[in-house]
Amino acid sequence: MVNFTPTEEKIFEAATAVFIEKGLDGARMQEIADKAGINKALLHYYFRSKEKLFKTIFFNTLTNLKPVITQFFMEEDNLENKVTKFVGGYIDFISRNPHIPLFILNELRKKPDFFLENMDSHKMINFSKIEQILNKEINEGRIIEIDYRHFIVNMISLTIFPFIGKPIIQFFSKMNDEKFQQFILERKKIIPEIIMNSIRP
Amino acid sequence: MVNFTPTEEKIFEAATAVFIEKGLDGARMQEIADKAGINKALLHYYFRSKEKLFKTIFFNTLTNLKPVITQFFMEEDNLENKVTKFVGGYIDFISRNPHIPLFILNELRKKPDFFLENMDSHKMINFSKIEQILNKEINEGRIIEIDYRHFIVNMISLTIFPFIGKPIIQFFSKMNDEKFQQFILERKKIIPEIIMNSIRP
DNA sequence: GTCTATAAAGGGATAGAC
DNA sequence: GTCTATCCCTTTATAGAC
Repeated sequence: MVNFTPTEEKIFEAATAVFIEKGLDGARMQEIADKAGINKALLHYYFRSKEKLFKTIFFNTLTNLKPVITQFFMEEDNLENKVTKFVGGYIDFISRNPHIPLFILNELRKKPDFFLENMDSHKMINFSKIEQILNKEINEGRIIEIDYRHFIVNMISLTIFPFIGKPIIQFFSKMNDEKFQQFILERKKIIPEIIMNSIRP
Repeated sequence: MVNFTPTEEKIFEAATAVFIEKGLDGARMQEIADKAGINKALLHYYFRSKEKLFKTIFFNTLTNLKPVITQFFMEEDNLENKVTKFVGGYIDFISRNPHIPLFILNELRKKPDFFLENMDSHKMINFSKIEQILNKEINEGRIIEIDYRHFIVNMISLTIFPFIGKPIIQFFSKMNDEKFQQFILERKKIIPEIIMNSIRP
């Protein structure tokens, strides 16, 4: 993180790991201090309270999710490329940080206001461009009529849910971690096909 | 719950609501007692510890999820009917209990063993039937080659994720609760179409 | 800035009266 | 079976020395 002293940086790294793994309620300041190689008092010296430290971590984590989203919603490209990039980009990112989706969604459910109050949504997502692209394709008869909200939710559902449901999927289909990673990679190809198939006339 | 005295029943109802909303770490015995209209001591009299009370709630909640799953994996029917019933059944159930998926998946991630140790998986799900049905369709050329695991994960992702992502979806697409419910109902029709489309030759 | 020690509050669990 | 009172460990947060 920019503008952080080395100590702040250590705390930040440790807190990120602990909060994402345990959640706000499950995380312990002691564990964060241990992981950062300092003591509890220093946590409060730098970040004042658990709540404030959590906020820093939470919104930074959200920020890390932005690039692939903004690329999808803002960049000029054809529909299939956009979908392929989004799915590939997200699978790569979440593969490296597999606990982030559940962390975000879970904390968000407990405090929905938290989000509204602190997000600058319009700098992140503007539906008008993707809506416009879809409408053009619909009007020129290249795809069927589709509500852009379902289109987006379908794409995100297929991409992210497998990470959230990992323990159940692995349990029932008896995949080890390696097989599961393989399974996830296969989806980079499968999901864009499903999405594009679902709107073909 | 069967075999419960009226007091146990009250505790059970209150604990279910609180644990599902707050999670194991976030739940407070005091809040459960208040909601049940009794005091903390009685909770321990009947359920011994927070951990034991939680286990009761958790596994009962899992049991409630079973019928639609077993119907899908066990019942004799054609593929399209199976998918339609599964999607419809789950959307109905989760609409009535919208916080259950995140509750289950979140607790499961924190303690993956919890599940393995206590689930009688094979009474619940047996993949051989659905695999067999898919293979028959593939061999007779009515659908394309598809890994049954992706087929199942796709169906579940499209059905369940929108509930998990509700706060984000509502935030970005500016739907109120009524509109969101409408959005979810539309998916009963959309999801089976996508799934069946994705395997058409 | 960083530490040790400790205050202060929170929350699960139990004893004992009724 | 149900209550009040209380124990006691855990955890956040601060005071104060260095």
